[in-house]
Amino acid sequence: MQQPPSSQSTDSQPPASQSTDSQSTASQPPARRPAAARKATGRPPRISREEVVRTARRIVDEEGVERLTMRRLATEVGSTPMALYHHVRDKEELLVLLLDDHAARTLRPTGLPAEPRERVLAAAAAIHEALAACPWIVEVLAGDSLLSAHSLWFVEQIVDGLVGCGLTPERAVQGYRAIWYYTAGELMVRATAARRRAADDRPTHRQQVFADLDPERLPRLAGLADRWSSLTAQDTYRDGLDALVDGLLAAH
Amino acid sequence: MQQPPSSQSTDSQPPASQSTDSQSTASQPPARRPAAARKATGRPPRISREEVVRTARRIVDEEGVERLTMRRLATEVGSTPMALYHHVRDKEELLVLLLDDHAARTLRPTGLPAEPRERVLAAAAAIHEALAACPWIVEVLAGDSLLSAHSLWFVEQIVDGLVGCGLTPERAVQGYRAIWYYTAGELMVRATAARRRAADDRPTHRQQVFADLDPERLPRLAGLADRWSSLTAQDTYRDGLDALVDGLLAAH
DNA sequence: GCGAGTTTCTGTACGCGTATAGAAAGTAGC
DNA sequence: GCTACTTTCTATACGCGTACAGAAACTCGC
Repeated sequence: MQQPPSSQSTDSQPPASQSTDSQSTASQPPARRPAAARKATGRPPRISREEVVRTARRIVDEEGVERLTMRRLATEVGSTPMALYHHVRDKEELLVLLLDDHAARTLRPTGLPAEPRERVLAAAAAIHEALAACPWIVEVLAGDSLLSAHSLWFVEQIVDGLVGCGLTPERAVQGYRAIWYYTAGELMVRATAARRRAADDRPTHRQQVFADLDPERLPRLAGLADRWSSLTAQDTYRDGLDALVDGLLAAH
Repeated sequence: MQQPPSSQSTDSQPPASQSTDSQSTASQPPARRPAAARKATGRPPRISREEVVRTARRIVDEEGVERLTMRRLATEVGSTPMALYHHVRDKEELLVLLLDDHAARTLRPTGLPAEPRERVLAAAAAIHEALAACPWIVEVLAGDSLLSAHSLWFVEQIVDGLVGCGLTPERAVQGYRAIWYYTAGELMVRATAARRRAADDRPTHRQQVFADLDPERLPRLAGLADRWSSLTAQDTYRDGLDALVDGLLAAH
């Protein structure tokens, strides 16, 4: 019956918006609203969602996402692990909030070209660049295809740019989704590969596979075996994006 | 110093190949090699990697991947949790083995078209279809861009098809990677969305976002808000793939 | 037969995310 | 002040993956 009250359904939450903008409207009891508002009922909170997210960001920035645990975060804000769960639904929601927060302070909605096709490319590249900066997104970006309120403007630019190139709105949405799949896949694969590399020696499992290739059955791969590592190390996101957008537009 | 001995570096492992082909060369002591081979040293194993993988597959098939735990698997094979770690490095490797196993019995390397472009599309679609069937890949496919030995033949077909369309081998590899990013991203996003939907009510966080769109700032998205759900529910993998391959080939 | 060496298996323990139960700390009606 | 009600926080516990320390079971050289 009882369910965690945060950010669910029709929460009438007058004072604090859902955004995680930092220095504004800290929700301490001292500074109250002057007039008319009903006093809050229930035990007054000792920690706020905003404080939780801010502390989590600090931990991630300083020591990496793998050091962010609910227990650690709890002691850091001077509370107990389970108390956090009244401010975030679970750890994944916390990560989504962190990602949104990062996007908000990284994505600058300025300077996009006016020409539609270039605007699509620039907007996609901006999202890609912003997310590539934090390598822990992997566990999150599998989520909703539009990640957060703060990146919606770029989604708008992509859809609008595709429409500006002559696509119907439906095809434009479809095109946006293709671009997002490509972008998310690239980020995920690269981030995971990097994590594996950092984890320890692990011979990548690829060298093993390439070592015993059968040149009879797989001539192309066998011929490329020695160059494969260097080829896949290159950053070809932009080239693939160009090709994808070209293909999407060519379907008139 | 001591490290888990399985599948690492230069393991001289004469009898059993690394493949997980099921009914062959079970590694019981009874049936020994007839001649010349030195007897195995050390305590004889009571369980085999192949048995572990087979049992894991049964659990996943019968009850879903979320019920596959190392402890459960251990009791199921009549052993203890830590004993498993002498046959698989960790749970992730076990999942990779399961995925490879699934690919091996799903991917049929027959009936691909001869015409290069069609072959690229068919091979990519085959991989996509095989992986879409098991929704738990998400936790795995983030890994190496070529997933397993058993899917290499399809990778070969894609690269060879791209070369057949006039691309240089380097561009063909780059094209394959773009196709893989797109495919992996699509699978990941869809699988995660499905998992979230199954998990519980969760209003998808999208309805919330779309509810308070600012039509001034985001006119396209606001205009599409009511249709967004149905548009993103469609399966447009193939359309996007077509576009991507078109774009890759158009770059001559 | 017996120690040395090697491999496999068992037992125990840690830290993790979080479910559940209930205590604590406020307001509202009386 | 007292009782209800609501919200927030605390305590305890579960199952998870797996690190670590040794015991067990075999072969080999003597």
